[in-house]
Amino acid sequence: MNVYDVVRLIPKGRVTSYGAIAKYLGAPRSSRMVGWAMNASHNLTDVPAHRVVNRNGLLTGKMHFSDPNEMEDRLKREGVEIKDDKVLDFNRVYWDPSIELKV
DNA sequence: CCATTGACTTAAG
DNA sequence: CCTTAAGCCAATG
Repeated sequence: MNVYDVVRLIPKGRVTSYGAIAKYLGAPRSSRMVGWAMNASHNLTDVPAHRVVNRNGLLTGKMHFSDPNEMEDRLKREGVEIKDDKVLDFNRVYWDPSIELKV
């Protein structure tokens, strides 16, 4: 199991945080590495990096997309409301793998 | 090998 | 959820 696998498992219209993924992978303190790993995920096509935001629901990585607007646009298309580069009603759309994917 | 940097998190105010 | 400070881990210079 790696970062990309978890990201791929994120349901449509839901988002999660780097820390949550890191935690699920057994490295709760390696949230930055998750983000770093995502940076390398540009080569992969089926990795919905736009569904991964920081713990505040802020679209921190939007600028790393080919087009920054694409991230929030995709999320909006999935039913996630975005305002000021942040996910509205975050606690509702938040999808924690360590809970939802719980063994 | 040491220093800097970063798609981050947590704690305290 | 806003701000500031400190911690973390890996890649890069």
